Amino acid sequence: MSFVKKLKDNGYRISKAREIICDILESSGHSHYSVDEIHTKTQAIDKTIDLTTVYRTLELLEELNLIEHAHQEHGSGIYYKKEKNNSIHMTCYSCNKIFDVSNKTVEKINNELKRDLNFKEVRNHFIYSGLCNNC
Amino acid sequence: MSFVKKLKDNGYRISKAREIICDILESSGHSHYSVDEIHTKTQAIDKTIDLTTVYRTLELLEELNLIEHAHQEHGSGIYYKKEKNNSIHMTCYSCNKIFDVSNKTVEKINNELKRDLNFKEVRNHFIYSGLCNNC
DNA sequence: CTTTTATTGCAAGTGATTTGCATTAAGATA
DNA sequence: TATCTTAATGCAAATCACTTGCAATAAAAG
Repeated sequence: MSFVKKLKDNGYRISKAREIICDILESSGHSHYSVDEIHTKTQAIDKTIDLTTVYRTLELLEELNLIEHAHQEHGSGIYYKKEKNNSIHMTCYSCNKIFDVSNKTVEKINNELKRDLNFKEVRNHFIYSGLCNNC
Repeated sequence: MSFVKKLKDNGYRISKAREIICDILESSGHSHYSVDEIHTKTQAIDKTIDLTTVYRTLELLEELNLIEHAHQEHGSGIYYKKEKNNSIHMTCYSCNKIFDVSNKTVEKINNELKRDLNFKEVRNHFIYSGLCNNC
């Protein structure tokens, strides 16, 4: 279901800002954007859209399970489309690229953590850091 | 080697503040303290020690590989003595307790991550969140 | 076309940490 | 032990990534 449709179905109004932000995220492929990056992209289309509105819209889309966010150790959070599985990301501290950990590995890791400490559920809203193969 | 000895060996001066903070951390067992908690403990001994000094001392002890820190999704960072392995922590979002993931599991997870994305090194300065067995 | 009220932009606030700088005090040297 | 050198500290202000309050604006229901 399209982001805008989901907003409508949940009784939210469709403003210009929401349309633009939904569009940016829906057409993002597998990219991860910081709030500032998304804000810059909205500014290219409509200069009046405020950073606050971007934050609020991202929060809303996350509540509706359309997107997710994760925190980096240094700097700001990133947002991206939600996939079926929880996702884990890893960034290279040398080249700063962000990589997606495969679903299979994510599942293994979550199971290991659950088993080790007897947890019922595991969440990870953080981005690992490390050194990638090319650096 | 004691924290104070390591500081001396590296040419750092031993102030009252450093002595106190070292002492708190060395006698911390497996506890994880926030900067504010450490600051409160120093205040009980010497009211003049500033929060800034606590931050600076923790940074120094981390550079010397005596302690480590990790970030929580909400709120402040925590500090704890460095063990042989990297450590992974998990906090329960219901009871807020912090748990240590076993060395074996940490190693498994790091290996999975390295293998999956061909990374040479993996760092994790974050605290997973989840729901523990008693909640 | 009104009316209602959700949504927005702007300004100010917050929490955790960091920085600048003059003052103080380790510890080396006389 | 007194003096000197410069590292370490306390305090105030700055910073960074958000978050909140509120009056103005604009969706969309009637």
